[in-house]
Amino acid sequence: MVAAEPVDAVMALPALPKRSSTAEQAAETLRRQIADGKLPPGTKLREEAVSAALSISRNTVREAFRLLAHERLVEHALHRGVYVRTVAADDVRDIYTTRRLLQPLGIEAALHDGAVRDALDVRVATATAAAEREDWDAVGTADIDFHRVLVAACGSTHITAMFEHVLAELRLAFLLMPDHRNLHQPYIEGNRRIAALLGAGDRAGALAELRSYLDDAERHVLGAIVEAPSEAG
Amino acid sequence: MVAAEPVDAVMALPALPKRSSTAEQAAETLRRQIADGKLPPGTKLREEAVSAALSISRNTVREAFRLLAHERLVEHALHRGVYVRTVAADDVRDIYTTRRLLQPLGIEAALHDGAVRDALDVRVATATAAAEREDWDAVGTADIDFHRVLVAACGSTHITAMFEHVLAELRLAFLLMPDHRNLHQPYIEGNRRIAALLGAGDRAGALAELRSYLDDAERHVLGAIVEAPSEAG
DNA sequence: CCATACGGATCGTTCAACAATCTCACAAGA
DNA sequence: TCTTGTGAGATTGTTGAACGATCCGTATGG
Repeated sequence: MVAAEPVDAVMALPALPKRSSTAEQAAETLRRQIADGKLPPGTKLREEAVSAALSISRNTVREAFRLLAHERLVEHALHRGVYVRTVAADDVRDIYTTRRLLQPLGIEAALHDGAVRDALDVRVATATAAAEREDWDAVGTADIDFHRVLVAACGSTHITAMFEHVLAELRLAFLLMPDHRNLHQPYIEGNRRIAALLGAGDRAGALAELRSYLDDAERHVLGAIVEAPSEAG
Repeated sequence: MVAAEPVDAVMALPALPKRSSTAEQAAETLRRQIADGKLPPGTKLREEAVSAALSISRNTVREAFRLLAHERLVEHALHRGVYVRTVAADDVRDIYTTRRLLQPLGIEAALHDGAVRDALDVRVATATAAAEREDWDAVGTADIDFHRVLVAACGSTHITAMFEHVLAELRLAFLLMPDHRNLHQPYIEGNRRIAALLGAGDRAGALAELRSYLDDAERHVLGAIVEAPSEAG
């Protein structure tokens, strides 16, 4: 019945041109604009305006909005439009509650997996180098990446995907902070200590250091957010 | 500028009618049909057909599809349509990997929270009563609910929401099993033991029992799924 | 037997229109 | 002054038709 499959040699097409719908491209564009702070939290996205700006139809804009809404990057209010999400203090607390639960699982995994520990070391080195040349964007990326790797070490695609959303939400919170450029700089040292303790096989130490990192960061973000809500009301 | 706020006494409106778009209602309809097995895994959902069946426009159907696709209840293949998702063995393994990581966190929370333990006891009682009268649907609901409550005890909205998706995916897997009616019956006893151990404050025992439950369930589902894939390759 | 070309079916996207709902300013009333 | 309608204008929600793009199965040719 089933003949031996030819197993085409051509496996990795270098760059399959545009394997994504217009709506997905539009969503990606908006996603980037939001991440870059060009569309600050609270901004209203009018269908007509976006439609014109991206030269796509209003229907396609709506599909893009659905995608972003499910990522919780924007909020969709029926008949009232979509707004770039503004994360509140409660949201931040939720984020750190989640991280305090999730990341210890990553610590556990890292203790059993040298490759993960190596990957963490790389992130620390990258962050250090970036700080050296005062590239704060890169510092932030490396800091976040450190924790992304840690959670991914659990080996659960669901948890990894969910954590990605958590980090996206956290990035939104960072946008609200006045000094979000060098926000991460103080935390490089914390990451380095965690990595070192993991290397030494010190579970309790690593967990304690992680806890300290998260508590500090939460305080930091909360402090900056409550004093600068998008608009007093 | 900002006068003392009156703080209206009217806080809890009993039930604001039904604020949901047509697309969301359509999604809900399809969601239910899928959960009930009326749209078995692998079924192709043609836009035109759904549009006609629900008497809504094709554009609105597409919005509904986007919603379901993000819940991973359906798969959207560009230019090829949407299909009711077929979960594979790997997906099932992913689900149980996730549960083995997540649910111990719930055990920990339950040990510190009597209300959670009570809620778990209620689920066990409900499942037992349902089994008594051979209402296997109710047994399944109570079984799943037991674990939902356990995870919700963590107090993380992100984790709770994510686990909801995991359970939805698991329900899809159940649909593929030949005997999914009384599937849960063997596990009532396991839940009862977990609840009892929690009541006794036996952390290690509860964790071991949970682990045993998950390992058994995974074997069970995997065994039933591999022998009945939607269509042989 | 394999490759290619064709045609129908379905999806992706656009457009224009209308209905439903919200927002806001303004007027009426307590 | 504060609250409560009221209406116009703006924006969203939904529809239906249209057309190009893409996929799939079949027929055709080597």
